[in-house]
This record gives sequence, structure tokens and C-alpha cells, in this order.
Amino acid sequence: MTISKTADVSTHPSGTDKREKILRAAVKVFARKGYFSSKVSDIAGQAKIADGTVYLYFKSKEEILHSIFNRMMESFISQGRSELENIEKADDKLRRIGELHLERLGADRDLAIVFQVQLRGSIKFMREFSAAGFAEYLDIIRRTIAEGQKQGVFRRDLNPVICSKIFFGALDEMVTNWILSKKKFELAPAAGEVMEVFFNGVARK
Amino acid sequence: MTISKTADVSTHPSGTDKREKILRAAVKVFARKGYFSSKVSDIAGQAKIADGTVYLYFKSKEEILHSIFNRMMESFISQGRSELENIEKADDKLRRIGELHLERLGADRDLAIVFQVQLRGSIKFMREFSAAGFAEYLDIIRRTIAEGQKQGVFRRDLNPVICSKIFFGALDEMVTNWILSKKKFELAPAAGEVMEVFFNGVARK
Amino acid sequence: MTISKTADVSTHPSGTDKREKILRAAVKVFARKGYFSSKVSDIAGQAKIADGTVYLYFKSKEEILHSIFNRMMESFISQGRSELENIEKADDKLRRIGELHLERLGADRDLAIVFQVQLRGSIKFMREFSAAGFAEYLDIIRRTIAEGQKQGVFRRDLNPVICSKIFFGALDEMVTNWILSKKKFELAPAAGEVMEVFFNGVARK
Amino acid sequence: MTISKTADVSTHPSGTDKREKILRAAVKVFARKGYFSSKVSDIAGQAKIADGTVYLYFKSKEEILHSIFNRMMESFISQGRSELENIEKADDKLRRIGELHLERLGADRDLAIVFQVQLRGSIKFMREFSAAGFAEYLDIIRRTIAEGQKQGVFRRDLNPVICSKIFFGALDEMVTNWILSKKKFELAPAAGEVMEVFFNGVARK
DNA sequence: AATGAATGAGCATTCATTCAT
DNA sequence: TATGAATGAATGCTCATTCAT
Repeated sequence: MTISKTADVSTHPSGTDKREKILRAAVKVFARKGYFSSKVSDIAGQAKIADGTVYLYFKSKEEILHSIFNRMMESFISQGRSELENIEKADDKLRRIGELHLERLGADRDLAIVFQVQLRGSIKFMREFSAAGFAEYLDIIRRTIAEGQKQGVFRRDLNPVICSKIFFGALDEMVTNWILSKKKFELAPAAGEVMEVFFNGVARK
Repeated sequence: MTISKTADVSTHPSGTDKREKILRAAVKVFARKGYFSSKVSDIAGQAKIADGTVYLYFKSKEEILHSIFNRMMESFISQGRSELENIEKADDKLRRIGELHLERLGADRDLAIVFQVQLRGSIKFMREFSAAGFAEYLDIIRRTIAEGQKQGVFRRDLNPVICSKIFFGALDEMVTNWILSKKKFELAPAAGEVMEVFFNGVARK
Repeated sequence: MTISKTADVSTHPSGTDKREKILRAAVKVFARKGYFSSKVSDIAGQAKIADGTVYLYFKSKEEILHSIFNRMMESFISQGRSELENIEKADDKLRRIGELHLERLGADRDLAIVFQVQLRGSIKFMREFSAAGFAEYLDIIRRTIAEGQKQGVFRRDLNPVICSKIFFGALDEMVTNWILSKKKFELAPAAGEVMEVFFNGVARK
Repeated sequence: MTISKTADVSTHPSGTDKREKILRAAVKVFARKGYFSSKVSDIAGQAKIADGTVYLYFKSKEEILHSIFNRMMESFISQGRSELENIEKADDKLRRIGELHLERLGADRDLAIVFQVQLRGSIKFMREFSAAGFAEYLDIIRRTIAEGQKQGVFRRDLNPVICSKIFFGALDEMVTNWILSKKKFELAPAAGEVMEVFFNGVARK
């Protein structure tokens, strides 16, 4: 991202840039060392600013973590919404959600690590994370499944709530494994197989 | 790098008791406050021993966490093995694994929290956890699926590695949701529906 | 585990010693550098203990300051009481109070500095100080004056409250001047002249 | 803290105005929070200027405090001089000093707080304060007393130095008590009683 | 083995001061 | 002159670990 110091007079000229810079630095640092083991000065160092400057943009180290996942969830959900609104069939929608999920996290390994690992590191974070947008995400999946049941493409004998957890859990585990794996492989392609199992099961008919 | 003094502890009968006491205390404390926010003195206090005594049984705070999951995984896997060896059909085996997974974690909420939450809090822990037994667990699932493919009960066009992750991920998410849920409900009963989806999919035929 | 606040220190044999040592060190350090400019590590260094040890005996730097003046006021007032109870005449009592005041503070220059200077450095401290015992001290003086009025040794047209402030203020200023003075002189002998003025005034009759 | 900036460089020596504004702001802020707990940005905020602007008028935070009491002492002493030069009798002079002292400080509670409390918070400040004008003030009192002795209105057996401290201490304590008191009362009227005691003593003849 | 007092490295945060604009 | 974003030194407090008893 370039340091355009001419353009946006609307907000803080450099303010947004620096905030952005800190967040990116924090993602990198948190990904490598974990939230608790990361020092604020590590983040400042990575962002090439003075330690104190961090506090001009964030109230605390914890707020940085919050900002990371709030921003991510927001863009995640809004992107999801716009992509899905033109899709009619619930199964297609779900397939697209799965693809987006893996594409998005597969595109930024550090961000994925923060999501998969650091966010799970404390019940407190998880609850806050849940409140911040994750619950909504799960609910979108649930509604899509319920929609599919109405449309007649999904079985009606299954509980959409449980199905949504299974769906999310399957994707989530793909991401986690990808992160931990030493072999570099593409995450997104796995979406197809996940959907196949989720839709049709592993049983031979 | 590690761990366990399992061997030499067995020599001292009372040693095992106190070690056990510390581990139980640690599970309780970690579950409530998270690994990083738990103080060694909290654990000692909970175990009703002096702070220093902890270090007669564990080299460090981290080793306590390691011991918790090593012990858990060991018993988990050995219990699984003995339960499964008399089951012939791969789908029955897999069903039993799912039941055991949820029964076991559903039986001890604190332990479940440590597994679901604290263990995920750092890549380091996750890698070590993976090395310590989780990979083996996932592999048992994978082999069971491959076995089912041979037996002809599972589709042969699916990759057992990916299927095993889906299977584990689905169960794992059930547990995580159960932990975070404020409503107290039984975890184990969910196993049936998970298996149903995993086996037959959500699509209407 | 932890210790002990003010109360049960008496139980620990060395506990009291170390607490004492820290307080003495703190008086010295506060006297030289002032409360705000004194670092906890200065105090620890002066007391020849590790920084952390300070916190085994005091909850915070501020609590150290409180302890200093609480302890001082307590002993000051209790000593005063026992000295005064055998004195009948109010003017003799007052004279003895004046002497004690100057003797006591004149005996420990560092302690006097903390009392005269550091304690006055913030309204907050002053109010707390006032609550802690100073108000009582002033009240003892006031009552003694009122007593003298009853006994007929003091004029009855004067307000004892105001007189007590004048009395205290006069002594207090003697101490403050003594502290600031570069010439080393004895403080206590000044008591006589203060009493003479307070009793008989400066006016020539 | 944004400011309307007008290019009024031409009009006034606005420098003095702004300096004045900062000093008034500082008195208010120091009075409420104490010198050490007051932030330069608090002062700037109170004065409605930018933080950096403070440094165009003062070299440091400490210099602000110095300026406050230098200015105060100057005006105090010069006012005193002009008021006193027409008074012949030393006892009348002293009476007027006492009145002025209490009137002046009683008229501006915030300023009084800074004088009574913040100035006493460090030996360093006190010494500087003393050098800056307080010593001179005390000396004026001393000389007035000596003058009174010559005039025959004051006893000659008393040491004027000690008497001046008593005189000042009594007044000073009145002010300090007034500041700490929660009840709002007028400070100046107390002057009469202080003088009465100082002149004639509390003893009944 | 058990204790718990003592240690001291480590760290988030604050804030006086500077300086480019 | 004025600004306020940026700096980075400074410090109170915590807590895992040690060790004398």
C-alpha cells in the first residue's frame, strides 16, 4: 500500500495508513509468536514506528487483536452477503460460502493463523469473537441450510443448527490443518471435497 | 523435547498422587482463567500445596499443560483402541469413535475447555499437541475410513485424509460450541446426527 | 504464596524485620528525592533486597508512604497520651506537647522531611493523612486549650479551634524551617520561645 | 484540541496574553490534580491551545510552576510594600500583613492550593520557592517585628526570627486548613483572631 | 519431600518534549 | 506563531522459578 499523502483529506491524512500499518504488523507478529508472547514493541518494531505511537491508534494491545478480527469479520460477512445475494439455490450458496471461506483464509496465512489459533486461545476472546460476528456467520450458514430444506434440496429430518456446526467445523479443521502443515499446498481446492461429503455423505449407496 | 517423568514417578506411590492432584488442579485453573493468565500459585493453591512443590513434579508451567494433554490423549487413544478392536464394520467403528469423542469430552467440562481452548492458543502448543498424539488420533480415523472403503461401505472416490479432517472438524466444533454455550445441554447425543450427516449427507435424494 | 498485609506480620519472625527495613529505606529515599521521584527500585536497593520483595510486604508504593505516616502518627499520639495523662494543668500539657512535637521530629531528620514535605505534596495525601491521625492530633490540642479555659489559665474570649491551628502552625513552621535550613541547629530548644509567644504574645504591656 | 487560528501577530503582544492564559490554566489544573499528576496536555487543554504551544512560552512543565509562584510572590511583595509604607506603627503593619496574607490567598482557592500544597511537595521546590521570594517575605515580617521592638510596642526579650516563623506558621496553617475544609467559609476574617493571639497570647492575666 | 520467602527479568503503558508542517 | 502527531525513555508491578530451611 502506498503512502499517498495527498489524496484523502476526509479523515486523518496519515491516520488511516498508520492504523492499517499497525494492524498488518500485528497480524504478522501475532501469527509468529502468539498474542501473549508478542510484545507491543515487537509490533511497533515491525511497523517501524515508536512504541508509544501504537497507543495513538489503539487503547491497548488487546484492542489491536479485537480490531483485527472485527475488521476481518466485517469484510468477510459483507463480501459474503454481496456474493450470495444473486445465488438462488441454497446448495449453490452453501458451496460458495465454503469456497469463500477457504479462499479468503487461504489467501493470507498470517491472518489465518491469528484467526485459527490466537482467537481460540482464550474463552474470553472466543466469546467476544462470537459476539463480534462469528455467531452471525454461523447463523447465515444455518439459514441457508434451512432455506435449502424449504427449497427441497436438503433433507428435512436434520437439525439446521447442528448441520451448520458440522459444516463450519469441517471447513475450520481444513484451515487449521493447512496452517499446521509444513507442506505448502493450496487451501481453496479442498472446498469441493468438503462440499461433496457434506452434501452426499461418505456412505456408499 | 520433553516430558514426562512418567517412569520415575511410578516408583513413589505418593508421588503419583500429588502429581495427579496438581494436574487436576491445573485443569480446573486453566479452564477458568486460560493458560497464560493462570499463575503457578493459583494451581498450587487449588491443589493445596506450596508453590515450590509444583516444581518437584513438573519442570515448568508449560510442562503441566503438556502433561495434561499427553495423559488425556494416551488414555483417549488406548480406550479407543480397546473399544474398537472388537468392532468389525468400519462405519460402526467410526460411529463409536464419534460417540466416544463426545462422551469423553462431554464428561469433563474443564478438561474439554483445556483441550478446545487452551491447547489452541499457540501454534507451538498445537504442533506439540499434534506430535504428541493428535496426529495419531486423526490417523486412526483416516485408517478407519480407508478400511471402510475397502469393505465397500464407504465411497471410494473420496480422499480418506480429507474425510478424516471433516469428521474430526465436525465433532470438534460440536464440542467447542458446547463449551461456549451458556445453556447446559448434553453433548454426547449430538453424535448421532453428526454421524448421519457424515455418512449420508444433507442432500435430498 | 502470599503474605500478609499489615496485620499478621507479627507472626512471621523475619517478616517484621524486613517490613521495618523497607520502611526505613523508604523514609531515607523519600526524604532525599521526594515521593514521586523515588523509584521502587531505589527503595529496594537502599533496603538491599530485590525489587519484587517490596511487594511481599506492601501492596504498592503508595502503601509504603501510608504505612510510614500511620506508624508515626500512632506512636506519636500514643506517646503523647501517656506523657500527658499525668499532667494536670492545661498550660503545662500544652507546653509538653510542643516540646514533644519538636523533640520527636528533631530526632529524625529524614522522617521529618517525609512528614513536612512529602505528605504535603498532594491534597489527596493530606486528606488521607488528616483522616489517619492528624485531625486527632489537632483535636487533642484543641481540647487541651478548652480545658485550660475551664481551668481559668487561658482566656475565654478565644476560639479554641483557631488557637489550636495557630499553635500547630507555629510548631510546624519551626520544623519546616529547620529542615530547609542549611545550618544544623537543634530543633527542640525552640519550643520554649514558641510557648512563650503563644501564651503571652509579643505585645509589650 | 483544535483552535481557531487568527493571524493576530500584528495586533497585540499576544504573547503575554497567552502566557497568562497558560499560567491560569496551570493553576487550575495543578490545584485539582497536583503537579506530578497533571499532564502538560491537561494544561494545554484547559488553556485551549495545542500541547506544543506550551513550549513556545515555557521551557518545561517545571518552569510553569516556577513562573506561577514567582509571579505571585512578586505581586504579593510589591503589593505588601506599597500598602505598608504608609503605616507607621509596627503592630499595625503586622496586622495588615496578616490581613493581606489571608485576603490574598482566600480570594483564589486554586492559587492557594498550589501555594499551600504543590509548592511543598518537594524539598527542591521549597528551596527554590524560598530563594524566589519566600525568604524575603519572612524577612519583611522579621524586620517589622524588630521595628516594633524598637518602637517599644513589642517585647524585646523575644527573638524576631523565631517570632516571624511563628507568625507566618500560624497564618499558613489557617490557609491550609481552609483549603482542606469541606465547609466553605471565609478565610480573611480569621486574621483578627490570629493577630490577637500573636499579640497578646492565650494566657489569662 | 515440602515449604514459601526471595528473586529479578520482563512488559504494557504513560507523557514530557520535539519537530515537520 | 501554532499545531498535534510522533517519539522513546522511564517505571510500577507481576510471577515463574529457585533455594535455604
